[in-house]
Amino acid sequence: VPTINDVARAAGVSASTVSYVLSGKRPISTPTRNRVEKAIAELNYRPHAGARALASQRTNVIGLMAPLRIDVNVNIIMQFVAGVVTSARAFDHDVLLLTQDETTGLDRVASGSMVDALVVMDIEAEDPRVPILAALKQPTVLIGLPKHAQGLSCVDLDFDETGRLAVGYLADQGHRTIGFIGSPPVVIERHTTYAERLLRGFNSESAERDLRTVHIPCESSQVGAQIAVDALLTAMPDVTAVVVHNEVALAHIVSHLRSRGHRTPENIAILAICPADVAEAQPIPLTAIDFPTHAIGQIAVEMVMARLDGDRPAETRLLAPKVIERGSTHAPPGAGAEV
Amino acid sequence: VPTINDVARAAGVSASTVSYVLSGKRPISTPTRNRVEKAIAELNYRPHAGARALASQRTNVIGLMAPLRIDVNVNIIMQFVAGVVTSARAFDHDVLLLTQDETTGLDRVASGSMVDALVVMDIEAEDPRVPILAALKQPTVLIGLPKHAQGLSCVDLDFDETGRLAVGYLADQGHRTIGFIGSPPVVIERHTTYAERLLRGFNSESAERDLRTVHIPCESSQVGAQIAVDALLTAMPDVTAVVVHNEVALAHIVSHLRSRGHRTPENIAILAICPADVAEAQPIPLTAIDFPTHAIGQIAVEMVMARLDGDRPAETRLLAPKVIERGSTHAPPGAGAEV
DNA sequence: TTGAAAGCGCTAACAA
DNA sequence: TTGTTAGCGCTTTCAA
Repeated sequence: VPTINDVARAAGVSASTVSYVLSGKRPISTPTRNRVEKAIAELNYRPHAGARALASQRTNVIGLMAPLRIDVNVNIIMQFVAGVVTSARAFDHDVLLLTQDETTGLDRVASGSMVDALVVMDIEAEDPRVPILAALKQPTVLIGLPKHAQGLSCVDLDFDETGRLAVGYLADQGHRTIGFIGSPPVVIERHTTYAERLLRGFNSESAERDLRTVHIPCESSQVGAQIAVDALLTAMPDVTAVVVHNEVALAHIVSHLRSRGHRTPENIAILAICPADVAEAQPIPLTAIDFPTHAIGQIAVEMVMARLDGDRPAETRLLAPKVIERGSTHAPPGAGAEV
Repeated sequence: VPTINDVARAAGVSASTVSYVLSGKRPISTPTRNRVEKAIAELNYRPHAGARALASQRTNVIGLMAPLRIDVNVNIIMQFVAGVVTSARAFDHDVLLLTQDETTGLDRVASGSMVDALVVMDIEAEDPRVPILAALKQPTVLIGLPKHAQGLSCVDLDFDETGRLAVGYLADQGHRTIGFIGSPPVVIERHTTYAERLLRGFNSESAERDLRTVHIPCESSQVGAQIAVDALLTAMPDVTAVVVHNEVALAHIVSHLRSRGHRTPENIAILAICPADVAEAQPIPLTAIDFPTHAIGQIAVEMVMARLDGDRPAETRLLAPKVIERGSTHAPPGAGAEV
């Protein structure tokens, strides 16, 4: 394996010149640069990551802690991860993958200087990782919102506003009785705050507009979907619109509603909260508030990179929700749309 | 951040002694070891990964190249990844995540000495990454089977045998007309070899037993499942058993079969090929040939580790398929089971 | 059973 | 515009 000295010798320059050609940290004359680049190409030289990290205090690696359990939302997680990885590459960084259950991993990779920065997914209200992260020298960004950010950056969809928007959108169409089929009970119990924020927004807007609503948690399975739909129709037989925030159950909810005699969009409006590709892949394309998972992953990396070389202050970014119409919400039967 | 010298000073020993306490590569007297360990704990010392890599030629990181596209089987991928990550940790290694589409990433991380070894998923018959990997100094294991392994290790379920086992199992129950609903056309076109191997095994066993069979590719969606079921029932109205190898479509296939009047297991036997948790999560638990994704991920890591410190020869390991009964296959109506 | 010292391959301050 | 050189923090040979 060739070293920087081999390259320097081949190009007839010093090692530092090669280093500076690579880093661009000082001007190099064109002929010199050409000779160096030629030598690099010919020797197929690649700097030794460890040596570079040792000398520069930079690893060009970021750590990503992702939940690899199967229990929730594999699709969503993958999209976050994909967003993080591609974005990291755009900043010339690689990604070291840590699993959620290995809390000590944070300290290991950070204290061992394996990573320049950390992105942590699936944050709970009182997440025990937050204080650990706050104590590290590496900048961190949380995907999700803990109760106390303790000086860490956060990024997420604005779920509070999403709940309000969902209700407002349907109410503006004339719906007065709205169901909300949400996350599995276990997610709510874990206090992953998005579920709480979403419900809060949903409830406050419903209250302001004086609507009748009902919230049904839903297991992420076909059976769970059926149970939830049945529960919804029992609790609110005259429901005309339903907001669904459960990507796995979504398809089953739609088809079970239909088998119970509620067709979308004629008899019942469905407004999903999910990534665009999920909404589009349904048998009936669904109007949805976009959950921009890939974008959130990207932004997380951008935030952490900005702090890395700018040392800018931490910040929390909540992305504004947006409805994308796909025709699954009409005015309720017998009511004129108000919009 | 404390260095090894800080620890050495605090413990009243030399740096090399600290190093040897950490690595266990030479005997240390108990009192010395205690003093060193105390100093490490008090200073909260963690060796600098880059420095260690530079000096030892070992990074304690393995590279994992995984497909992060959404098009196929997110669930399966996650299980592989989880298996790899947990197993890597058991060998005191971390995992650097590379995406499938970044072929140059292999060379980057390998030549840059960022990883000790590589695990590559989703291998195609003529995979362009295979020659690249074969040229690296790091050991590699492929999850999947290319046409020419070129000296690389491979691990996978024995899909050939799986196809044979599926047919044999159903035939032994008395089924003579068997449908096979498989992967999406795109997977087959990509020549991801498992689909081909599975079909080959399925066909050869069917031919030997003189059965009537039909193979229907199936898109991974609800609509795809319906189309496939309809196609199957049209092509073979008297079908009594169906083998399904498509985790995403599985639930929809079962429920569409039922809505077409074929209940499982009374009227139609279903034998899935999928991970155990998928088979169990169906509305009706499905008898299935287990796809041991987590285990394959683990074994991949074990193989690569064995080569790393043993320099043992490359090998191909094909895991024997096994049926796990869950009651979704009965003898066909009007036939006595032959087993 | 332990220590001294020579690198590992690179970066960046300092000098020219 | 380029070169010289002193580390970065660790491992491991050699010596005691």
